[in-house]
Amino acid sequence: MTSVKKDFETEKQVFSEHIQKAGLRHTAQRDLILEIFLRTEEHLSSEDLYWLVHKEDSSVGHTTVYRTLKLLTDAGLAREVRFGDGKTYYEHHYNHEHHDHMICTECGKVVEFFSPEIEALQEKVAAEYGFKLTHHSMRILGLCEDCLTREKELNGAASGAQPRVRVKSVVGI
Amino acid sequence: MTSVKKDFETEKQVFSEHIQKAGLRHTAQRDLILEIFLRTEEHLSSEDLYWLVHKEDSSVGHTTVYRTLKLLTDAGLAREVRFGDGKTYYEHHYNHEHHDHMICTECGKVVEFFSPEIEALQEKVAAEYGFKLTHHSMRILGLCEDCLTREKELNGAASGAQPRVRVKSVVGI
DNA sequence: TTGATTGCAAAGCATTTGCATGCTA
DNA sequence: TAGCATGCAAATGCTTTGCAATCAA
Repeated sequence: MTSVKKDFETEKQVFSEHIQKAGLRHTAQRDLILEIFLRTEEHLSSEDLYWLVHKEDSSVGHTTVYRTLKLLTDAGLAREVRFGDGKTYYEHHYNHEHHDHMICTECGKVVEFFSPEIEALQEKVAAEYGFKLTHHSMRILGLCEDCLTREKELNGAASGAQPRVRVKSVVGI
Repeated sequence: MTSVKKDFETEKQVFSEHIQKAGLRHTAQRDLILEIFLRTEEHLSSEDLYWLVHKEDSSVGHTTVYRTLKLLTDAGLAREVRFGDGKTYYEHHYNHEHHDHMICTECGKVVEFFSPEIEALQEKVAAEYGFKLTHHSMRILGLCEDCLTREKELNGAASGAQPRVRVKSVVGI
């Protein structure tokens, strides 16, 4: 926080504390996985992160990355996210503002957004039904500006791009 | 629409038309599956519907139910929904108002709701980012009134109920 | 008769787990 | 040294597909 260079000292501290509190152990693998996770801003699947880690230490296995991501989630450093392609992704969670996602169904682009008005209305709706809201998940699916433009140019011609998210009448994907 | 008894004539008509337009065929299995789907108000997985169908005709297989649900979705009669337990559920879609879901993470109760204000705000957010909104999915997760009460009574004692939805820091499940 | 439909079995795919070995505290 | 962590391989759970037999049009 005091330097421009991101050394993620705070996050590493949080991780250490979580490990201590839970009676777990520090390992080189966990450190490396955390480091690479923090360095990478995109949404990562366990598989994605595995390959990034693999580049730096090919002895680390899928399972360890998978289990470490769960651990990071427990520690409050990561958050699981799903975009509808059947995989689980992880994003940074510590000191990150709550936000929702807008996903382009054509190119898979993910935009994070936050709307205080929507948040307030969700609380209101929950209260109306006697629910105590603990979490919510909202995704807006559509076409991003670029894909919209491209679609107009092609004007109906089949695009070669493989959509990341298949959407018909699907909700909650 | 003209009688109190629900014979689902309109829905069956829609299905027939879809089948004809697509060059598909009428079968006894499809009729039975549609009939039972329409009769059942709850959210059904392919597996759930299979068992209901099985009770009336044990010769119908999983695959047919699975494929017929896809077909009903294509025909606009059903909509896929996911609640976060890894399964795909289906709900009635024809002549049903768009709605979102509020899910109790303790007992799995699902409440459908609709908020025009939230809908409008979603459009607004999408427009801000240059997105053309095609679908959205919003789920509010929390504790329903009953579970909230029960939790207070037990006051921290472990409840025996198996939560249908495991939620920690999960979004988009 | 033609070609869509069915249902079994098996394949896919991502996630999760059992277990022997390795390593931290 | 005790017991948590690792990584391989295999199991799981749900979804999807190949294929031969069946059936609608």
